[in-house]
Amino acid sequence: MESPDAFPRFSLTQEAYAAIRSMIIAGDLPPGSRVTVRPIVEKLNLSATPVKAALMALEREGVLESKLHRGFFVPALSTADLREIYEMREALDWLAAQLAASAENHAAIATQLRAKCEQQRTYLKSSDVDAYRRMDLEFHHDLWALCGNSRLQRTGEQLMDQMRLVNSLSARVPGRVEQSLTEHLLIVDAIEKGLAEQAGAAATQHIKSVLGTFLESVNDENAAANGTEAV
Amino acid sequence: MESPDAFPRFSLTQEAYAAIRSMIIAGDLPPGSRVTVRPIVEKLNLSATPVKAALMALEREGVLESKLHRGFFVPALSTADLREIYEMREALDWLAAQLAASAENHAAIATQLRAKCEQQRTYLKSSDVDAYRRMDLEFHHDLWALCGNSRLQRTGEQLMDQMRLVNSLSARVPGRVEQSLTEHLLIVDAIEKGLAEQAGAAATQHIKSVLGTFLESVNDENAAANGTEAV
DNA sequence: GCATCCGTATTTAGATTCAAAATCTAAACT
DNA sequence: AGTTTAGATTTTGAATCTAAATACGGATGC
Repeated sequence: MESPDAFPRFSLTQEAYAAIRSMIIAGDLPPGSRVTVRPIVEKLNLSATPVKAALMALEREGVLESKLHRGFFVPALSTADLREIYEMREALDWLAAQLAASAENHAAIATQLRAKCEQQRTYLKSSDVDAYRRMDLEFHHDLWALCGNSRLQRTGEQLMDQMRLVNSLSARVPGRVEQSLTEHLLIVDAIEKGLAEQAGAAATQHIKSVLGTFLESVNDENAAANGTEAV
Repeated sequence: MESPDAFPRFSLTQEAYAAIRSMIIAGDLPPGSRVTVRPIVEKLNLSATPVKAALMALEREGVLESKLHRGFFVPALSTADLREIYEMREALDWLAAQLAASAENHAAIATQLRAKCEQQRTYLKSSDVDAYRRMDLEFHHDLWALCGNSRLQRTGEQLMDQMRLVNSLSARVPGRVEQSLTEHLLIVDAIEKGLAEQAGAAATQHIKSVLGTFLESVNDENAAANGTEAV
């Protein structure tokens, strides 16, 4: 109709993958809900084959679960899953900060990261919490992209996608944002000076701090609720 | 033929996945070689659909590469890839050792790991280098499985599979094996005592040491060859 | 009134078919 | 003889089709 589909520069599977992934991590599909093929086929004007391939890919990425002969479901993450994800992020940021500090262009990396922190500071002053959160994610995104290890980057993005399944992740804890920005700057300083050990320590400290405040907020919300249920 | 295929307890895709994966990591297919579907279909007595699904899964695992309209290939890892893999293993073992030392059952974990080290010592005395290597891999395998983070375990196994693509990984450096065993025992000691920091430090030291000797051996073998070519 | 059983409908898993893209072969031209 | 190009073959990527398994719903018996 309006799009003549000039050239299939990318495979239809990749197209379906991107569309379905954005639908899931945007929160359109609530956790636990069933993801079936036919509605997606009709919505995206594609055939079933690439859609199914994309669903299988997303299952391997951790943003979908498949049960034999029952289909795909959006996983409901437990607090144990959250703990695992944050632990992995701690290891990844620990390594990424060390690699960035040890790189020959560590000064340039620090400059780019510092720019992200500056944007964070701007949004913080205008109290735009959503934009601040985006910049926070982009900070780690950039750190993974610039540290020079593509496998670390891929793993980090997968964990980020899994984390986005938790819609209550907003983490609008009041005094938390300023502390997060301060911790980011500690990492950047160490990278700028080329101090690998110090950069790694600052990164792990940051993630530990984020996890701690998050678990506190969860405990506050459902104080007497079941401990390992979906959040 | 002789097997009537009693019950499809597992999906045909999983069956094809396991078969193809073992073929690849066993080294039957040399790096750079093309992996086509029809021979696999005939060899495994399956249809094309589950075989292709398995190939796509293996691509996401990192043991296959796919080029649009050109098929799947066994990747030829460069020294840069090896560096990335070892860096990731360093971060993973660092975290796994810390988690194991911090677990409430850290003593039991240490016992199981120490048993693997004892088997290593046995094979070392009988100069069975192949068996020693297997135990070395199983040591890290167990550490990842016992540390209590399933995502860490999955990522570690994927990296292990990628590493197996390098057939020259044998790493039959003479005095290296004793050193490796000593370093393993340092990790186990720290876990047994519940010293997280010390366990993480021992783990990173171990991986750094392994990577160092490996790079030395590579440099020795092809001294004047191109530096970032496949190994 | 409730539980169980059976039939139907939906949905996935797998098989087969179709078409487009790429590689390979070989002939023709320079 | 070397290069280029045209055709044939192979192989992937996608679509359609069939079968199996599960979930749902109503009817029937207790």
